[in-house]
Amino acid sequence: MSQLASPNSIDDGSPARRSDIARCSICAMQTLCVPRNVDKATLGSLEKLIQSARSLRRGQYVYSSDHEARYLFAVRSGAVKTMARTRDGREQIVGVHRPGDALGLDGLATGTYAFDAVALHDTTVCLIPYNQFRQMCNEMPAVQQRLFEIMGRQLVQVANGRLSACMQSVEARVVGFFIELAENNAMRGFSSREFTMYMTRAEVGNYLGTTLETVCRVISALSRDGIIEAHGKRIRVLDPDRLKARLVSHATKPEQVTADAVRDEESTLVDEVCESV
Amino acid sequence: MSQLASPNSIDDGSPARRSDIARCSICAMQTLCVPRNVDKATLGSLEKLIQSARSLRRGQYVYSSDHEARYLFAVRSGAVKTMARTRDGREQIVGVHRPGDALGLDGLATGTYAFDAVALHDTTVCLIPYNQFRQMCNEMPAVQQRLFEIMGRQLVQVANGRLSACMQSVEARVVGFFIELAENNAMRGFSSREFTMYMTRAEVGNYLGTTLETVCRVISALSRDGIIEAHGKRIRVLDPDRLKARLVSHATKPEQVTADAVRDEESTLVDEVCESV
DNA sequence: CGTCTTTTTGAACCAAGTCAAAGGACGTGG
DNA sequence: CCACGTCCTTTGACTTGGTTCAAAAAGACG
Repeated sequence: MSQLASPNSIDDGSPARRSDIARCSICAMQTLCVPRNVDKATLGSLEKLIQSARSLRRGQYVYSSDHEARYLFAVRSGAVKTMARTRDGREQIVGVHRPGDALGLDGLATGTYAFDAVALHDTTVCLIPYNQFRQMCNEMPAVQQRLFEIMGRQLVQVANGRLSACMQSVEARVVGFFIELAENNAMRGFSSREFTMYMTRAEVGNYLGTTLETVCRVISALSRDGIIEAHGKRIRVLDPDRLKARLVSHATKPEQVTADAVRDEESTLVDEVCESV
Repeated sequence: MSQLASPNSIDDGSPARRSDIARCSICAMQTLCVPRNVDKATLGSLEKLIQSARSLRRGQYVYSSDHEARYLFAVRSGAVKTMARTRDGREQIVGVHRPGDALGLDGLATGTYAFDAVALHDTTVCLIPYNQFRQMCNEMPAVQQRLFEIMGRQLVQVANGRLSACMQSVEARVVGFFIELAENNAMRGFSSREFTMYMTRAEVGNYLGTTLETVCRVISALSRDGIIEAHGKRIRVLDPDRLKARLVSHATKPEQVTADAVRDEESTLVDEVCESV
């Protein structure tokens, strides 16, 4: 974290200190970001609301837990991690936010952020004042629907994160992480064969519920087998198929908690109701 | 799962098959559930919308993934687990929903449920048709705000779940699970010293990312030490303090991913913006 | 009362954690 | 431009918590 030269100012060198309005309509992340799928008029209103990008360096906080949640953020470039902190001081990375992702939804419920959000490297974010945005949600169903979408997706994402965190072998988890990153990149129009994970081995380890040494060893093993090539935080995927194959490697016996018999009967409650209504 | 006597009908014996309206105003879970904190008029509209409790037996599906998300549910009694399923057939419990909890938010983003929801034992749920509820959110800011609250809380909850799933020692995870259950119970006005976890050891293991044998051993150890008393799924907490102490037991060295220096400077982006605006 | 499921306990094994130490990368300041 | 300090990464050797396999005991339910 030595990059953190100027500890007390954001010093971004850009004219971003003024509350200049955002230019969503020319932003590269338009199709992924908050204003996705809204008509021109609505986009105009949003642009007036959204304050354009602020810059942060690696390690700087976007917000911290227990602070008043005044803004919803949209990551414009770079990457931001969100982490939960336990009373005993341990911290756990619960999410990684890439360009086009919303950030700060953990503050929507209570008006207070629940997590810490920290830039993983040089990053720009747009700011959306919560109270005005809330009002806009009331007035414009499209915006409300969009927010529902974003929240819902993040909910599913975090839950799936738990799934992979509970995956037994660490190798599978690391591989899953790489695949996720690759797909993420593809979705944003970048290469899925080569990418930078803007995280240290320690951060990856924390995110995946393991140690930095183990992450190292897995990366080494994958490199040795010619599946990937790693230079520091830069990863090149040489053989995507064999990479995917490592996800299921250790013959992970399909664990079953719910009996087959139960699953076979295709009578969910919903089906029942639909018949009877 | 032998309780599942009647595989093809919901057979609840109650007059719930008609779309009778709910009676939120007399429901015990009123202060926790979806209609929390709304004025009388709004409550009336909600009651007209919400279809009252349907009954399910252990193992029955409330909904399954990839099905059209027509309803948001509210758990009225009992308990429901939500689980994600991987392509290779493994399943992972990602959430447990108790009375007053919303269920089915994973369908809000895409219009299709992302998880499976299965009753953990005899359970009743209320049904809220999504499209009408969406509309109500548009018309009534209070309802919209309430939905934001619910989603936000669930988001934070799942993220915290990830945190505990990544906690190193299994003992700490099991203990955390018990404490969570106890607090949950207290919040609902039930005893925090004695409760039933409506899950098998296998389910608890799955939820916590471990095996049923290990869960057994932890429970045995806690019993041996006189901290809890376990009879099947019934748990009595004998010594809450010593139970809590086991959370931090193994001198979990406070792991640090973010440098102190960075955290010390209390200049989050938000602070900066507030000054400059 | 017999069958099926769940729980409990034991013993052996192994994946991953811990400790340690060396090698790289990178920015800073001489 | 080089030397130094700091942080990050890599690898090795050792230890261990937790999984796996197995089998018996205890409930649940018709």
